[in-house]
Amino acid sequence: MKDAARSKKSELYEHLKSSILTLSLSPGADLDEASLSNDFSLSRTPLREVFRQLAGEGFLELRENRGARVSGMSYTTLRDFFLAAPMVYGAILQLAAANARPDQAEALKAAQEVFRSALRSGSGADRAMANNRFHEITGDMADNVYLLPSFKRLLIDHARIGMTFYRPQDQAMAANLSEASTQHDAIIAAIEAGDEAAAAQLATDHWNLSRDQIELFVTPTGLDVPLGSMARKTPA
Amino acid sequence: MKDAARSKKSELYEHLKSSILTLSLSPGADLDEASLSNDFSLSRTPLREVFRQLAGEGFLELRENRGARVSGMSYTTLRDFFLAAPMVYGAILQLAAANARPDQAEALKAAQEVFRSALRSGSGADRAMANNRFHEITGDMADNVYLLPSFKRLLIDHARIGMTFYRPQDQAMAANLSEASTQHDAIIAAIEAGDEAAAAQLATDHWNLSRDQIELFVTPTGLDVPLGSMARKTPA
DNA sequence: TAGTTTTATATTGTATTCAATTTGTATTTT
DNA sequence: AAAATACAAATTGAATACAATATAAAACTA
Repeated sequence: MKDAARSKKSELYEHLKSSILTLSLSPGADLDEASLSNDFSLSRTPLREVFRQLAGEGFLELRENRGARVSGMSYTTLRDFFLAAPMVYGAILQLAAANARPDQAEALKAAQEVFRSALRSGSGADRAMANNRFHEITGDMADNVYLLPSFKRLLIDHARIGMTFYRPQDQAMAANLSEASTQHDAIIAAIEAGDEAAAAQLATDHWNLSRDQIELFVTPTGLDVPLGSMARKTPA
Repeated sequence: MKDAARSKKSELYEHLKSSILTLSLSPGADLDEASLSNDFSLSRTPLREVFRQLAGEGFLELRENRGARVSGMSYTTLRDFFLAAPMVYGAILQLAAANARPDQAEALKAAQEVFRSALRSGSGADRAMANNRFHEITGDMADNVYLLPSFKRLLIDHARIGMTFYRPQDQAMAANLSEASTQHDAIIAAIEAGDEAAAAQLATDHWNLSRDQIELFVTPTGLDVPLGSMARKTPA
């Protein structure tokens, strides 16, 4: 009866976490204690503890007497994100290059394999989760309690932004993702070589690529229909 | 009955927070649910929720089936701290200078007044809490959800480090604190002027001052007793 | 009919009870 | 006497029951 109960709680935790990261639960969505309690056959007491934890990590927002909701994303979010991400991520990768242990490097390579296969045959959610896992490991490598909280908070919205600004059909975006995968490989190399400067530079490149992806989404190539062409279907 | 209950919870929260920041609860100390539940006449359920929240913010560490304890501080802590602090705090102050609203600037001035009077007539704990409050406000000003988690985590150990490495009797340390207060004034000025560069520079200066304080503590001026002097108490 | 007040329902917060895990102590065994 | 086991006490985790708050719906007033 011990593993069952423990796993019920961590199952709920993992379920909520991945649902939020993959936008299966949208930003701002309300969570219902009663129904979740039912679905996971878990009483409300431990359920609320999971809520508190997720709130502490930035997944949820708790409002007094008014239930939990998924952390929101507004426009200012994007700006704040790209303001903070290069700095924090640069620091994390630099520290990762300085401190990574061999077993962690192996874990990172394994995560990159999963990411690569998600690129080939996985869903958007698979890709987002695999990418998230990759970066989580770099956070473990950096091993700095003061930087990790912000880094983890960034990773949440990194996943959500990636899910939001992506059209699988788009050729340019596919190329963009492939480039991201290449950067992952370079990150692994820099970490294994202990090359801090290279790692920090790759961090900047990686976030710039994310920014480019958003641009591809926001400013699509215009439709190829000349002005006024609808009126004179058969040209004179 | 509503405010009473709500305040009981936030009372507990504030009590634990300040106890931890002022080292009234030492790093690594175990917390007893039962006795706290008694002291605050609050049942264990809401008490444990407070624990979870404090754990999420970095004050406590929760261990499965083994109770909560105050977040530990090891020697690697100091290194990690001074590695992360200048960067994060620099960013926070820069953003504070860019975004601060007038009412927030007023709040900051008020906090600085409290700090100043704590320097004159307050206990070490008073001083630490007032300094903490000052910096918390700069975090509010910066208003970036991605940086705040790390910043708040830094503030916890900023307070604890300050409490640890300080001898009130020491002249040099008193001068050091007075300098810190002067820097606070400069920070206020930079924020009100919207001078981002100056704010960022002040952040670096401020943390360097903290580092100097630790040096004063760790490397005290040697005792003024010549070798062998104890033997010949009355000089020839 | 629009707006306000009242009442009912649903949801959240807390207390209590019960179950499971850990830890310390005593007993047994070698 | 040292180690191992078994037992007992204490502590933590989860479920149920109860209380308070918020939301909605209905009734009422102007």
